[in-house]
Amino acid sequence: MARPRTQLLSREIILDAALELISAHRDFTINGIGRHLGVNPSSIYHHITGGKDEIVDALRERIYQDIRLGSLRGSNRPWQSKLESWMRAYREAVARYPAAIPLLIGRTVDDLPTLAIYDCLAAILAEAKVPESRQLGVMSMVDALVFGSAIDAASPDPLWSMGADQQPALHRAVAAGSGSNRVLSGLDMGIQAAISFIERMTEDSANAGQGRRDVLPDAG
Amino acid sequence: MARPRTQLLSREIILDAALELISAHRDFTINGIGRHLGVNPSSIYHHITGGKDEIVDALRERIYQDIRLGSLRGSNRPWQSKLESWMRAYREAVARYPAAIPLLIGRTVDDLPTLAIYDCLAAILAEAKVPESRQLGVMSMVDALVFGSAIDAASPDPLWSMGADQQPALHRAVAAGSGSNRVLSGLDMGIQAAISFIERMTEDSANAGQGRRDVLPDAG
DNA sequence: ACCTGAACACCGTTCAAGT
DNA sequence: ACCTGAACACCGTTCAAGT
Repeated sequence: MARPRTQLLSREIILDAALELISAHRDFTINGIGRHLGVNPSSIYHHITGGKDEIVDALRERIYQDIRLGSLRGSNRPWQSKLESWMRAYREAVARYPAAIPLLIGRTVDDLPTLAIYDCLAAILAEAKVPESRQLGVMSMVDALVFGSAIDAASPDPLWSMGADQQPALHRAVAAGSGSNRVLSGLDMGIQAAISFIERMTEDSANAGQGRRDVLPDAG
Repeated sequence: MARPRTQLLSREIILDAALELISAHRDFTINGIGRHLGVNPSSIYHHITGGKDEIVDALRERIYQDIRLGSLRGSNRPWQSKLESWMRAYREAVARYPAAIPLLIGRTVDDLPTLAIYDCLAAILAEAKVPESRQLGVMSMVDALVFGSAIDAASPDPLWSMGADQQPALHRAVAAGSGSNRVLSGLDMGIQAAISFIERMTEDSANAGQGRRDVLPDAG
């Protein structure tokens, strides 16, 4: 029986299976997808011509598609509120499949859903009157906060495995903070820090601003 | 000739080879190490009993060992300067082998060099008079900034591949910011944002501070 | 003690079949 | 058009050798 009457596979079915395997085992394989779907691994190549790379790209597109920006685009909320929503939505989408994070990084972004997300961020920064020459840097900072926080969410708890009293300062911090969620409050603080930083930056450039160096001190 | 007169392998030689392969091909394999060293892959297991996992752990230890904290521990510089040095040193060490980042995340930290790094960060925050209950959150934020920035440094340039005028805001930001380095200025801004945030937090808790909610607004 | 070589179960991918 | 099955080069790992 080389060809069943009802179709066993489709691009959608394959991607669903890949996400299931990632959720369950923090990784996926072509052979694993085949096993999971009761199908010969080679069959998958009739639906995904680009092999595993194409699956990874499609997964990123899927994960990022969950980020709904419609409410941000036309809204007349202050930019601070928009930026917070952007960061939380992005963080939530990435953290939903934390095991996929290593698959997402280090690749050029060329799919429309992802580009739209960053275009939205750039628009928010423009609305906040961040100088165009600084927008890329601020985007990098915001992106780092969101992605780093998602990685933190994907990390084991406890993150540090300490012996008795070798690391006193760290030990105290862990003991005092173990009640609340380290990851969530880290994101909360990151959001507030980013907003305050942008406010301060735009205040500076609004006042006078050629000789002043409040915002960026010397390195080192 | 099953045993050469001069030793071909050692834990050190194996780890060096792994780092070389990571630098060259963004990844490493046991077999690849064997080929690189002109040795049978199975020989490696006489030096690394824990297999590939142990190699990954040892690599993280090595990468983090490059972070020199001696100058921070006893220094009497202000905490702002220490925090900046901490973040830059950490970022630099991680970004030196960007391809190893996926190998570093998602594992519990239990080696002394890495624990010492985070203990140092906790000590800096304590010196800055960050309340103990908040230190873990601030550490999470700082860690996210550093790691996210390192990931950004490992990402391709350009990070976004856009068609003509589909993403106007993003396109303008890229055009205006392409002169400077997006990653570096992102880290610079992140450092400044973190410092300002901590300053504001400690000012708040120094003043009065039970009913006020300046620092953490409501979510969403 | 240190390395080889064969062996095993796995992986991604291709390609000639079968219906 | 859709799936199977054999095949290939690779991977991590084990284990019985050899010196």
